[in-house]
Amino acid sequence: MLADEVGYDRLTLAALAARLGVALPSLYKHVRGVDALHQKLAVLATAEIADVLTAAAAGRSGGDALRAVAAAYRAYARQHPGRYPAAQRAPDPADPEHLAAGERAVGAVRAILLGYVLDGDAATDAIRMFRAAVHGFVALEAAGGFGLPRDTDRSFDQLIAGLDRAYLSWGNR
Amino acid sequence: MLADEVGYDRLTLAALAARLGVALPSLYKHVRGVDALHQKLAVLATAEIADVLTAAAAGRSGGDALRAVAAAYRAYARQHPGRYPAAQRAPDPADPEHLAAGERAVGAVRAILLGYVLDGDAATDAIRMFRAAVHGFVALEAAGGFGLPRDTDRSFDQLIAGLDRAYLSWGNR
DNA sequence: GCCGTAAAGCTAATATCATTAGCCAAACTC
DNA sequence: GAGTTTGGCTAATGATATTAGCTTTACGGC
Repeated sequence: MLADEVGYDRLTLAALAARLGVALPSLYKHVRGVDALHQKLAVLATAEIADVLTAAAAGRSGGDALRAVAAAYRAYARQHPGRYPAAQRAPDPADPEHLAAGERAVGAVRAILLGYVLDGDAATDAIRMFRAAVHGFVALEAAGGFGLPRDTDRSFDQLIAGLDRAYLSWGNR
Repeated sequence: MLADEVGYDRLTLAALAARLGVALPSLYKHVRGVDALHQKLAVLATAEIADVLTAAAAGRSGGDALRAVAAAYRAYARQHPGRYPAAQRAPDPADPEHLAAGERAVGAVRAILLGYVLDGDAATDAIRMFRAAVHGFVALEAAGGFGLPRDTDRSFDQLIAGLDRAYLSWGNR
């Protein structure tokens, strides 16, 4: 996909028109403008992430599920460097498809937490912790923010191990 | 500052020229272009973050220092919504000032970890964990990614508490 | 006090991108 | 077969970035 090839910030209507072999204004027969394009990409990426997370969780539970879902999330972000940033746009309240995709993605994470006996506010905090940790890691990694030679795969494993410990000790409070 | 008023992505040379009351091309006598402006802003923001983290850590240690530094980081991001994203740009290897600022900011986090008896690869992983968790949280929060009514301050406290637990159990391995 | 230069501004010109308006042909519907 | 929808086009406008080249002003050295 063009977005992944040129990067989210360089995904331009002009580039898209060139790729499709049509004149730039022709695109307006399909999207309302550049913002609508970003919005559509956000919905697509969010839905894909929901799919990927759900598939990774299938047949697993507990720490096993946590590691698999986190790995799947990171893999998606790395394999789709243009789509992934689009998914960070907050769901448009006026777009049911977007809301549903977001809910599905969050639901995949929530399901993992059942294995840690977390619910209510604790579950909300745990979901936010997961999202913050994994998104933050992936974003910093993509931006080249990790300068030291230390293997980032190892660091990611430790990050998820830390989440696992936090969830475990949390459930037993 | 203009960047914080209009947002990082809408920080444009045209807007800056208007703010300064000069014609747009006049800016080229001071910066090489829009990319150089972003770069300068990155250096400024990174240095300011380093200052803020260092100040927050002064006179504290252990979990106390961890909470203070995390709170200071989040406060900076919230108070400077235009500058903060600029700081996510990877340090320019050709810019010693940028490298130094980045090293100072990371050093402030590294100093906290002394209280947890973490060093070597474990310290690197711990720093990455801190950055991922805190950056991820403020990024999602700024993007409006936390839709549920649950108070985000509480969630942030829990996130930092989770980091604290992870570091503690880590030091004792 | 005068001269040369560097600093900092300007206008003009060019290129890219987004957007709107209005026209046209093919395809699809009834 | 007539009418409408679909999807493409050119032309025009406006915002932004960038470069080129001109001008003024302040300042240092003499």
